[in-house]
Amino acid sequence: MTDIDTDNSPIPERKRGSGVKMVYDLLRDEILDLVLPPGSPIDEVQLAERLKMSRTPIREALVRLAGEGLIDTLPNRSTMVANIDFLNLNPFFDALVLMYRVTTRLAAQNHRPEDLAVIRGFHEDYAAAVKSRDALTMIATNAAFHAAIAEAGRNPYFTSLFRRLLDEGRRILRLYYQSYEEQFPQRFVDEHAAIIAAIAARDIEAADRLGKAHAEQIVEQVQKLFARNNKLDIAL
Amino acid sequence: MTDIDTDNSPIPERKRGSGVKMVYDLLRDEILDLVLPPGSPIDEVQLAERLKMSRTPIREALVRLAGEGLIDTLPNRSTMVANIDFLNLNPFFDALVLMYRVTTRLAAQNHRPEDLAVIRGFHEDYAAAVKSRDALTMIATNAAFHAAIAEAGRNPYFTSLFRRLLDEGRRILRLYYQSYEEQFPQRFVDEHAAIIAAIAARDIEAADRLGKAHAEQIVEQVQKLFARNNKLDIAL
DNA sequence: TGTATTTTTCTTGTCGACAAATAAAATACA
DNA sequence: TGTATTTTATTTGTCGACAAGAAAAATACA
Repeated sequence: MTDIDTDNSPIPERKRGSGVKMVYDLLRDEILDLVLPPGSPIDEVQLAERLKMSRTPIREALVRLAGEGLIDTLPNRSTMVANIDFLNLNPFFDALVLMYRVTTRLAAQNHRPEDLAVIRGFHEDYAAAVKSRDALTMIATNAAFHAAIAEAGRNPYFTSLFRRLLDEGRRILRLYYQSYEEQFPQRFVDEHAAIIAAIAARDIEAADRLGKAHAEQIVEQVQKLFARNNKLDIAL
Repeated sequence: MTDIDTDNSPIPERKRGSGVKMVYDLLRDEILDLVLPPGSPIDEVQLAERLKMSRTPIREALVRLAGEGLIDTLPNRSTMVANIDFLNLNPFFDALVLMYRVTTRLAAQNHRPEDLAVIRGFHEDYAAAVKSRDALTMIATNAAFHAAIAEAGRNPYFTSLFRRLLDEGRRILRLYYQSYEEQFPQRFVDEHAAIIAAIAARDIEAADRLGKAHAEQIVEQVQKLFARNNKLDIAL
């Protein structure tokens, strides 16, 4: 309602065809970083004004986000950021652990030399984020690291499911990492290094084992954070 | 080009909001039944005329289909039915076998009584289709049967990936089942019955084993059909 | 005849407008 | 004051139109 941003539009013109992708990327980032928390209403008209474009490309971006489960659309009514079913994260954890295993295993089996460079790049980004205690970057680069491993596994079906799970993981982690956590990150840096080594050595069984262990570590940590937070919630 | 269907439109009016779903369902069916074979161009304007609606809801349906990998969209150019990578079906088979196992196992673990009724319903539909040697219905009900099992497993992440794989499977099977196959179907009816029994008994290990065996049977059959067909292709 | 350049045709991406569906507000009634 | 009904306002789903890009056709030139 307050008429801010009267004249600070650094995007006077846009290339044809870039509209949907721009909206999609923007909303996706804002959703995954919890700038738009679960349940937030999404107003097409407001977005159209903010981005200075018509509702058509915005709607198409919303359809895409809905297809990926990031937003929910009630027919003829509002559309809002998808909620997270905190009461039962088991299906999420089950799928996550399995995909960690499968993708790491396939990466050991099918990766090409150039894949390793990409993976190592994200590994270093993650390590840097841990060092500088930047939670948001940590979460994002961790997801990128594992997505890169999945790509190296060369199974698009697994990759796309895993990407979706990693996205959801970003939201969940973000929720519990407003402030940084002490021992969580460094251990993961080491585990990542071990996973890379197993993949590079094409040791499929080791990759599988490490992937599984890593996944279970993460799940355990999240559940721990969760239990603690639930107590806080009850305390309120 | 031939101007058929000049006046046989039994859909003079449509409910508001049903547009996209109608187009989505129609195109999805036509794609999965190979009425629109891989590579077919999809013309928005033509569709708009055929369905007597504007291009907007059609485009939104296309965005959704693209998200599920059923169509490919080249920016500023044509959009067409997604191709099938026949040269390397291994990623597909890998994902399919794993999802067969996982969903069957989870169904044994998590199903509720009402789920069994649904599953048995599709089982009977499939058996009936086999008896009447109706290939198209056979393929569709087989997919519905396994999708129902996945639903009973209650893991939406696995379910949605499996649905996508079953869809792709429908296209592949359809390609090689123009005419019916002799021994293929009946064996599968029996295997389906065994799977149902394992699920009903909540025998998780048996469900896993049967699901895996069933999946590998299917993969083997498809590969056999494939090898034979490749010879025919070469012979041409 | 074959290649390069311009013109035309076609398709897509985006826009502004309008009407249906719903929610919110206002009013009537008990 | 509390509930039911009408009125208003908001938001969504759909439409027809138009211009940007790309493909196809036509033309120029060697």
